[in-house]
Amino acid sequence: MLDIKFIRENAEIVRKSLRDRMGEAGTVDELLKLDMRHRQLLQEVEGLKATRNRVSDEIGRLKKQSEDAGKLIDEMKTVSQNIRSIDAEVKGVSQQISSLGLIIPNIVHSSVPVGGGEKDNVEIRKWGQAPVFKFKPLTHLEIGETQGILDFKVAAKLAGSGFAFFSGPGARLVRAMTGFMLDLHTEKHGYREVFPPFLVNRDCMLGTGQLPKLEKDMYRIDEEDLFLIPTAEVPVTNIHRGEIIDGEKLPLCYAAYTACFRREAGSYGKETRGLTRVHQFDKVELVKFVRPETSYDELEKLLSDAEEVLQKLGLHYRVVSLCTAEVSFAAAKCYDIEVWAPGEGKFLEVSSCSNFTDFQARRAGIRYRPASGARAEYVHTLNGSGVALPRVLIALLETYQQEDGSILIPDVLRSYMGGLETITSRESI
RNA sequence: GGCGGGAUGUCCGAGUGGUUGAAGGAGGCGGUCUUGAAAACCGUUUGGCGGGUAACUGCCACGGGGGUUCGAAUCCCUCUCCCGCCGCCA
Repeated sequence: MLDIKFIRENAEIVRKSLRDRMGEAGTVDELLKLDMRHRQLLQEVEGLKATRNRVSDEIGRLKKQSEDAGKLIDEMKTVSQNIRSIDAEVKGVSQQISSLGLIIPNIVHSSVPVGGGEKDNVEIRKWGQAPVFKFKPLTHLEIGETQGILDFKVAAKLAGSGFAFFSGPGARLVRAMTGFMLDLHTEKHGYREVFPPFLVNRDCMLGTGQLPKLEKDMYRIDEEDLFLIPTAEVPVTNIHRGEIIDGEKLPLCYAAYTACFRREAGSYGKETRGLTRVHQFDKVELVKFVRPETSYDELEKLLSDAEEVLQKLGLHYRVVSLCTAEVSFAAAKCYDIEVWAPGEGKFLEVSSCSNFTDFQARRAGIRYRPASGARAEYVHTLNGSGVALPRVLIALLETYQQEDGSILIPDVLRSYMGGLETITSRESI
């Protein structure tokens, strides 16, 4: 959510940002019209309320002195009637304002490349090299099947298409990866580990900006109006919803492992085969609450924290700065990390690191006091995957496959795998 | 799931229809005192939204929403959360 005052005073900046995002700028003017109407009505009704307050005091005084206040009470009945009807109008208008306000995306940062689609994203850097094979590398689907560590038939039997089922060393690999990533971020990068609920209420979803726009993309428990989290960003950012944080405590950095749930309605075809796009996946998420003036530096740090996961795993990847049309709704700037999957022969997105500036903070009411006694201000929030599991597993299996079909385990994971150095089909079920 | 109790400012806590935006305390900030600190004392300290160049000023907010009333922190309804007891259960 943007500050209505900011929109009022900088309408052109907001319009430009919307156009750069390849969106409609008309909502801004609609919003401004409503805002003006809203303020008119406020002035009118507040004048009436001032009268009512004054006269009600007078009535109280008269009654105390056992004098007759009947006439004043009658007058105030009418005034109250008017107040009620104007208040109803105010409520209507301000509801329109907030629902419009909720669908206007964050303003993109000036460093974000302007562009209309994926092709306009700008590659920032590449790390490592694509592995070279003396044989034709298999895809993770083939590897998973021959090694008996990944079984989509069982998954489909249990839950339907778009789910994964890991087995034996495959399942252990999932556990190893989450442990490895959490340890790296907590022990080396200084994040505090948290383990939140996987279901959250509607307020959380509004706070981080998933609602109202993406309601159909999420799994919802009707009975309680709870949502399965699409990312740990939602519960973790909402930890401090409605709070004023002591400025001394910033930055607050959290790392969380959670399962993530996405309906992915409408995506079919080869994108949905294998682990590339599944309804449930595991992810370690990094979330930061920072002082506004530091947020872009913190974004770079967050990005490099996430990159280090891939570096330690020895996986080839690149970092991309998303263009204006691709930066997500709540973000002002976003980097994607894409890992190379040799079997697929392409880069796969495994992390999005975003600066949301004060956009989520304003929605969720997350403020801090810059100094004691100072006025509370909105924090900046950031988050990034550190990283998402399934696609990293794709890259891992495809990168470390050997000619005999076995899979070498990267050094950093071996202690998490009980010392196992290779996965071979002997291990399969 | 059933019954009972509760939710007040940064925190604790008083307040059951009319100067209570809110006593009192703690904490924070400023000051007096002190070589310095502590203690003591004095003062100050909620947020949001409007209007005004400004000084200043209006409205709203006592968990959320709705209602009664000339007037609600205070009465009624409803929801959420917390605590206790019973039931159920990994």
